[in-house]
Amino acid sequence: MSTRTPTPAMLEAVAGHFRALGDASRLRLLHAIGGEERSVGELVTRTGMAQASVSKQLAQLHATGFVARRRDGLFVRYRLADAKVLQLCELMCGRVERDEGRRARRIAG
Amino acid sequence: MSTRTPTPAMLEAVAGHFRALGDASRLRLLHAIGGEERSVGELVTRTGMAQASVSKQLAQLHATGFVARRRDGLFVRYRLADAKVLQLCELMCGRVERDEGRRARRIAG
DNA sequence: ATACTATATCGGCATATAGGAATATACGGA
DNA sequence: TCCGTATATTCCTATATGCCGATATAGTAT
Repeated sequence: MSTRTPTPAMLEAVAGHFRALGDASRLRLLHAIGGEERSVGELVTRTGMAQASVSKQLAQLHATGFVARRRDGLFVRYRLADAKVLQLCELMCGRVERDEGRRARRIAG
Repeated sequence: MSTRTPTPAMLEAVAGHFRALGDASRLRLLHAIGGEERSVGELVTRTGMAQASVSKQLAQLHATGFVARRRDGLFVRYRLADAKVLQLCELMCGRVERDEGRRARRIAG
């Protein structure tokens, strides 16, 4: 159960992975990809983000292993790397919803 | 299964929670807290970070609900808010280890 | 109230990162 | 080859964030 102190490199790597999910644009991209395979252009359309931004954020998600990509002629098709990506997002989403609920209840009494 | 598009506010909230885990110092603090209740001073000692930094990072972890705190006389005792905090970290840690392994294998052939 | 301790906050500085415009690269077709 | 399309990268600027020292605040005791 990892009682050992994690190495600084490991901590930085894990932190970097969390940071990769720590941006609303990237989360929107993950959601826009969903269970499908999507080209960059499709994601530009679906999110309304600029092409350069989409490409750059996808590069970061790819570098951290959250999405996989495949060249298809002129296109590059992105997909979620695996089901655990969604699992992470849903875990976090659940926390946020629970916290929001708690806050609301506190306000409403 | 949330097929609906998340609201921008929700995305930003979730992203903020990921960002809260997206820093090596904060991860070190979570690890230093572990299963115990720790005062700020103890965490300063255990991490070697400046007191101001420890206090500020703990404030962020508290604002995002990852740690809980309790006043105890002069001290403020922090603890992990719940077991799911570790679950998130371990999920991410597993991803990183798997990716590192993949990279190493690719290099080594 | 004063003095002391533990924690929180402020201010400055350095770095990281997001976003946009322009440019570069990759690929396919003629 | 040259052209057109799709994607990636570069450069720039604005903002966010981390760290630290100094200071403020909360709590306890005398």
